[in-house]
Amino acid sequence: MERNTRQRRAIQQCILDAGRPLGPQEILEHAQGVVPGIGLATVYRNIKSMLEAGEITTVSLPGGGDRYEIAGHGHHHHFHCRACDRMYEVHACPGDMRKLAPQGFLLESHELTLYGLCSECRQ
Amino acid sequence: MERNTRQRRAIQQCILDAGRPLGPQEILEHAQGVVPGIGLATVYRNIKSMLEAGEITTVSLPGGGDRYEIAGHGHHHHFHCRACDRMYEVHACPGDMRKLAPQGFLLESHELTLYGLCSECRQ
DNA sequence: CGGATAATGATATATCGTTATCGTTAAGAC
DNA sequence: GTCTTAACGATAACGATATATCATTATCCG
Repeated sequence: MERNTRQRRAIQQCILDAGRPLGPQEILEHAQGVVPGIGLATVYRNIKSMLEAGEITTVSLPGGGDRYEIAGHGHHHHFHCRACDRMYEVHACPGDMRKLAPQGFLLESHELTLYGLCSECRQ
Repeated sequence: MERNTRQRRAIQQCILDAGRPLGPQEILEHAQGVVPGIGLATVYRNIKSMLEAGEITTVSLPGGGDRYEIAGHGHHHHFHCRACDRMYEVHACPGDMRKLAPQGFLLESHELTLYGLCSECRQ
């Protein structure tokens, strides 16, 4: 039977509140504000079970570890701030990519990552 | 002084001939066809010095290790085949992304990755 | 050619994100 | 409250990639 622990609730709440993809370390730090003694293994364990349950999805950034966000936010892309390393959701898309794929290739999906400075780090 | 070794020439030629980003393991395998005894450490050493010399650039794929391609191919994107794991260059771009970035964010660059099957794997 | 030494190949070591182990804690059924 | 056991926290172990070490090889300058 699955138990509803303080740790699990804290982790779920973190990801919900963030509104952007979080990495395991980010989740740990935020969750420690709610459940001080929480450990990294617990974060990974809960990420794994939440992935299996379909509650969250994986977002992988070129050249780095995976991050996680609430599932069901529809098609969207991401903005990565080079200063604070945070990732933001971008709910816009250039549209149809079929004409970009090389001749004879089958295009199934695409991922767009914007890079720059977020409004906070810009100052 | 920098020496022009058979190994270094083989590695440079590999990346030139490929016309697409190659990973260290791919480079090793191709180079072994030219210089049979070549080792992985030599591949990494030469990648490093070619990066420092600006001859090649790094292409990182979401969720995986880095790949390398000849520098100076201008602005382009990539297509990743999920079957053979190869990466191809895409010399097309949806264009201006400034309107996609969130309000107040500074957009500096962008990366687009297309996913699907290449013409070979499609069959 | 001959010699100085940069570069190599084999392998050990480092790094980093993730998973497994295990004794302890606490959730939830009764 | 009591008991069962899922979940926890700390930490060791892991796998994959990248770098360091060192004896040996081969480049290339004179």
